Amino acid sequence: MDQTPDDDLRIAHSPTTLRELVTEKMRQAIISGRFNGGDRLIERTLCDQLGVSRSVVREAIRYLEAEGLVESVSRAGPVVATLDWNGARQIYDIRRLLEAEAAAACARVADASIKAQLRQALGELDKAFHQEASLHLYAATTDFYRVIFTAAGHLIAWEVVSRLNGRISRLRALTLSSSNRRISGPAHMARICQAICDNDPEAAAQAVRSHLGDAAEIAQTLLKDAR
Amino acid sequence: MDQTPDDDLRIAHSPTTLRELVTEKMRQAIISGRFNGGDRLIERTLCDQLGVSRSVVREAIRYLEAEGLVESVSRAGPVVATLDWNGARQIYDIRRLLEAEAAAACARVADASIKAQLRQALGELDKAFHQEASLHLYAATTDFYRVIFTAAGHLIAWEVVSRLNGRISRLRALTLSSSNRRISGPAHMARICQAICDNDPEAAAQAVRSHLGDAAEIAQTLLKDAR
DNA sequence: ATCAATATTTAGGTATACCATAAGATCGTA
DNA sequence: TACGATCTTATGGTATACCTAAATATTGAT
Repeated sequence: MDQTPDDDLRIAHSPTTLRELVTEKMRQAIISGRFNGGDRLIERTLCDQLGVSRSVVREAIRYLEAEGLVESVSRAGPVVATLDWNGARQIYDIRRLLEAEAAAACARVADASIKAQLRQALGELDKAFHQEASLHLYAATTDFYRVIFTAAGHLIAWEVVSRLNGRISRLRALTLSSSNRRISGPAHMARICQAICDNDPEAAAQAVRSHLGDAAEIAQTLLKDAR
Repeated sequence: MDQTPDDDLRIAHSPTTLRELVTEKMRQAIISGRFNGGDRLIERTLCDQLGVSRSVVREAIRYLEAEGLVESVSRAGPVVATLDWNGARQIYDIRRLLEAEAAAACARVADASIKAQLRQALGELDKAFHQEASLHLYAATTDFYRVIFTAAGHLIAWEVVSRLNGRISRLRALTLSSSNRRISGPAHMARICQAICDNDPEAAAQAVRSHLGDAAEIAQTLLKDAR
């Protein structure tokens, strides 16, 4: 109330800086697989492609480097980070711990409003799955989890999980679509949603664990094929 | 073997870049409390103090921003991140999960060599505690956990925990020294070490949980006092 | 004396210029 | 022909210059 009372009258006035735009663009390029692991990120080339100066590109690279999406080898410049199965397995292990805990916490506090949000997210997810819209599926899955983490109040854990997800994004895109080995992805999610709507923390945690166990297994298979 | 065979003959030739040096220097300044939470980081001032150009400082800030040590508010520039109890609690929760899991995994695989490393780290920790050397204690505690995570093969989890630790560093320094409420810090560590040396995963995990529960409780008290 | 309008300063955002180094190409000699 | 030395170029590291916006101080008028 002590702030400016008419936030919605503000001029559009681009609150996002050019640097943030470029960071996001490069992050998407890496996550979406447009840049492959091991690709060199040549500054001047990126500058030309993006139409910005080196300062902007370099600062974006520094940010992505700290995120683990880019690695800078001394005197050779930055390259897109690669991930072997050992690293991917560790990330799935961490996600299992954090997501199970978040789902349990969410189940403990879930009220009608949260349950509604969750069901809606699940609906989107289902829709994307049947349309075989891979990108939409990815976003919907992310949204589903975002609802869970946010409702649980696990904001920092969500931050951590999002970061890690960026590093296994290509795997994730693959596992999401091919996830019909044991149970399809949405079926897993439905179980999680159901457990939370029943306010059953242990069942929610268990559902998450089994989903991630499946995903990790598929990822392992895919990674071994790819190499 | 396919590399240059005489690494030790190499010219000093500073393999670390100026930017990395500045990043580390600023990180230390924040972690050690020389910069307080909420302090503005004025680029040109930092340039003068560090004797480098703005490019270097800005890239370092971007890196620390991604690490969560610095926050950039739109149109006001970067400030040192602050942490309230809600954030700190979340970080302790995440640490509890990851460290308990790592300790259990370590207990499963610990052989004589790992046990020896752990005991040595514990010795250092004890020494620092009795010398009341706060900085040394901090480093020794970090080393102790590094041994555990490394032995468990949880390298990425260690990365995550280290990041998060940076964000609660001031709290951590305080809890370490004042940790003699229920059991002193080294006593907790000794229990963890013992459980791992007994190859008892569940006891190790439990010891970690009780240590962190204690630490979080102390932190909460301190944070409430400080505000 | 107070309020408002303008000038000044400060700081961040962006672009560019310069330098050093490492890898690759070219040319000369054995 | 093959090896080596030198030159070129591509690339990253570093410094600086310029612009815009916001905050603050200053000055003038009521």
